[in-house]
Amino acid sequence: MLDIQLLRTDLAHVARVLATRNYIFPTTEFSALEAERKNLQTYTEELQARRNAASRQIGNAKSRGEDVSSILAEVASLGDELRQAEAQLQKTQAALQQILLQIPNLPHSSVPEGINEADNREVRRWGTPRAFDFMVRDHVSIGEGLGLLDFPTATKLSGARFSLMTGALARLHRALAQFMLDTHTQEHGYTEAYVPYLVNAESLRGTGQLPKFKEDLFEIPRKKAGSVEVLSGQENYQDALTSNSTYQPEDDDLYLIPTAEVPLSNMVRDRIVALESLPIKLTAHTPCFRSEAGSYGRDTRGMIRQHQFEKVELVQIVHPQHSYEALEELTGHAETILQKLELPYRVMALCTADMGFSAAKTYDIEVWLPEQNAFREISSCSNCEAFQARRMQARFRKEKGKPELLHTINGSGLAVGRTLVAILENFQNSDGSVSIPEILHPYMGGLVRLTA
RNA sequence: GGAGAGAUGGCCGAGUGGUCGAAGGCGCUCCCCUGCUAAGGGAGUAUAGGCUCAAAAAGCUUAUCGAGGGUUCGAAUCCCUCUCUCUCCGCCA
Repeated sequence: MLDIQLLRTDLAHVARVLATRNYIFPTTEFSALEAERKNLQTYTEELQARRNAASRQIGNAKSRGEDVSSILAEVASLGDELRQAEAQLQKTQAALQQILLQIPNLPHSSVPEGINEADNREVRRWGTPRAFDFMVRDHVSIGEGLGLLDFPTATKLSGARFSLMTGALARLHRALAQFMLDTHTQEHGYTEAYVPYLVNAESLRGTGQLPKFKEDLFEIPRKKAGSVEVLSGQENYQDALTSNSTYQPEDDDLYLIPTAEVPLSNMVRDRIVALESLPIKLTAHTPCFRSEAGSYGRDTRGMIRQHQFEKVELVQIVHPQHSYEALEELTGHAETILQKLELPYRVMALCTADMGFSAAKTYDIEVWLPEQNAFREISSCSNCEAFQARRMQARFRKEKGKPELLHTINGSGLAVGRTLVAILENFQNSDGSVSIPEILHPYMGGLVRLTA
């Protein structure tokens, strides 16, 4: 969420900058609503002040045993007027908030301007893709050849975009996650966290997935009040009819996390943290669930794009002055994993049009996949500045003055499934076996090679 | 799932319709006193928003006592709904 003060004072500029993200700011609508809000709020608060003053008078008079009927008559008409004003103000503010929640973050000045992913800028490159003297195969062919990867059965169990691994491949998958976690906790100073995989709507609003990207999430409805079950009981039925509650079932639903960024970042939601506790560096290994709505036909083969995948996430919650250093650092932490695994990659600075909703700046790390003869995204590291913190009301207490919004940085360190894909493809041998990167040997009980 | 208790400021805790953003204590900050890592005295100590203002400062003002709604001139206090926490029983990895 952007600072509404900024929109009030410099709307044209904000609209211009957001246009580079392919976002059309509803300028007219916003201005109209904002003007309305100002009028309504001034008016409403004036009425409230009058009511409060009168009520105080009544209290005083009564305590002195005086007659209050004249004051009562004075405020008699106030009630309806006030109620109406309050309702209208609330409606206007809700509309304004709805707009505000859907505006993407402002790109940082260092972000290259562009119209699509072709305008992303390569920042650096590490490693040299290996030269093969045989026909390289993709991970599906390799995995199935080893008898350790089974998509047909995964499809039988669940459907498209799920995978099933067995034996040493399943173990390698687990080993990767362990290795990543160990590296980040022991060498990079992150605190490991075990987090819920189901989160509420408020958490998703905090990090920016809701309300705009609901269709990308798996939602778990809760069976409860308001449903047919409750209405069947006579007593409850009466209750439901007479209840003044504005209870909304969808607000109560839980969602499967699309990334551990959601629970990790939301740890500081509605909190004012001590200055000394910064930076907060958190990591977690979790499954991630994505509906992949709108990506039909893309990456249908293999385990590149799945409804369920594992990821080791890195999150930093930092002082605003240090967030760009933190972004560089965190990106480096993710790169370390690829370096230790000896996987060639490049780092891309995403252009304005290709960045995610909450990001002010994003580096994508892309790993080399020989069969695709291309670099593919394996990590995405973003500085969200105060965008998420403002939604979450995540602040820190300064030496002096008001609490200030934190900055949040997150990145994958790394996507486990895609790392596994990269290992299968980069470390494949002509006989169909796959060598295991040296750093993983201890995690594999000394196994150095996947064989059929 | 059944029965009961509860949710107040950084923490503890008072407050059952009126001057309460909230007594008191603890903690913290500043000052004073004290020649010694103690004790005492004083002051301060929530958050968000709006308006006036070029801005700052300042002033005025609104909201918030788990959340939402209601009753009332007036709600931390009364009523309704929900959420969460705790205790006992049941079930369960």
